[in-house]
Amino acid sequence: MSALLFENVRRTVGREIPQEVLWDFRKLFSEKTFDKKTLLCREGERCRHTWFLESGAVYSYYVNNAGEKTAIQFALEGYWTSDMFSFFGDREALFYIETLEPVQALALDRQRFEEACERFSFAERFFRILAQNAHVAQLYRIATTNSETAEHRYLEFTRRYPHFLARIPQYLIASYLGIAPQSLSRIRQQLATRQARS
Amino acid sequence: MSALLFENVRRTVGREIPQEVLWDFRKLFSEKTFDKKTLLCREGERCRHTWFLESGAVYSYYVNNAGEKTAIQFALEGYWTSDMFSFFGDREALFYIETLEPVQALALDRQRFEEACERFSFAERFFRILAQNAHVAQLYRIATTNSETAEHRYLEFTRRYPHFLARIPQYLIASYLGIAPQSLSRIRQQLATRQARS
DNA sequence: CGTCTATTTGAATGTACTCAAAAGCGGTGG
DNA sequence: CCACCGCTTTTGAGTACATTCAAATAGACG
Repeated sequence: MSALLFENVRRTVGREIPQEVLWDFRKLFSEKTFDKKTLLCREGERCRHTWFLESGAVYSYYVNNAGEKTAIQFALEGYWTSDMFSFFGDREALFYIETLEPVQALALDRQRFEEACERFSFAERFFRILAQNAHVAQLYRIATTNSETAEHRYLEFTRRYPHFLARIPQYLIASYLGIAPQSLSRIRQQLATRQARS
Repeated sequence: MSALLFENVRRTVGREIPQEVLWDFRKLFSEKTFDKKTLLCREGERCRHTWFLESGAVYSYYVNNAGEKTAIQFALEGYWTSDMFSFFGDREALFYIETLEPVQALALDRQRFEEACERFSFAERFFRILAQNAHVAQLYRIATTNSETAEHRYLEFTRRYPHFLARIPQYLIASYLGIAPQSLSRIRQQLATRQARS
């Protein structure tokens, strides 16, 4: 049941943690389930939890002044999700987080988060590395969004996140890549015909 | 001399650290100076340090297949800079880092970084919070890049980073915002005439 | 089977780009 | 101190690419 979390910790921290310690760590989380199309977090409200997904899929999105949604990131089982701006800064959330499938998650509130960092030496390190990895991924995304073509970015996306393709609707992937859904459809069409000819 | 670093730590960690502990922490760094237009880090090579800037300015950029540069982030005194992908992952750097002004910096290599995290309980927390803050800032940047107009993004940039405007060339700011330098020039022109009329 | 949502396709529009050149600015050396 | 040179910013004109609007097709779900 918690094997996914334990594996996540082990791989991230890079060393073995005694099973009983992991269980004590695990006890700080509470189990939650969410239906499809449920909001875990709303822009403007406090986001009081960080979630570790045990199953299902969610995505977070930003809504601009004109009311248009932009997909920010996706998460499947084994991923973490939250509005970190709100969770860590105790401020109003910037993003919405919505389930794309029914979700089973382990929820950690801010108090338990701090408790985890104090009680377990591996926890602070674990969350530091998570944040670092996430930051690096975002930097790379910014670099490619601003300098590579939409086609290049789509191919890169399919290469890096093949498991997303099957479970994330295409119009959200288009939004994530910063293009209109029609444009992604046309890019895919071009790729398909080019593929067929060669 | 190290007051900037100490203040940075204090404010980030959110509590006082004894002065002698801060000095022991400080001893892990080595002082470096760099001329203007010096590369601290090259794409494809290992980036073996994280730098804390005591004075001067640097920017990091990405170079795509076509050889075009894209500005990724800027750093002034009081900021940290590195290619985190390379530094933490021990892989080839994705970005270049170049000085825009002569720089005085405190350099921390990977070994000392790990040592700092082991010896000082505040260090792991410090670097976790740094990474989190950086991550949140990038997420917001992605959100606005993909959904707000270039004008909106420029105004937001001037609001959030007024101290950058005086010291970062305009064509780099344009690159950072994901637009051509000519486009930024035109946006500024429009804003100026609109300002004058009202 | 029918409804709702997602994807594809078409045509017209427009925004931001590229290419090109001029003007502005700063630093260096005579 | 001024003249020159290189780099940055501005301005102009034409172009191209992604977008928008619109509608048809395809798929999912009750």
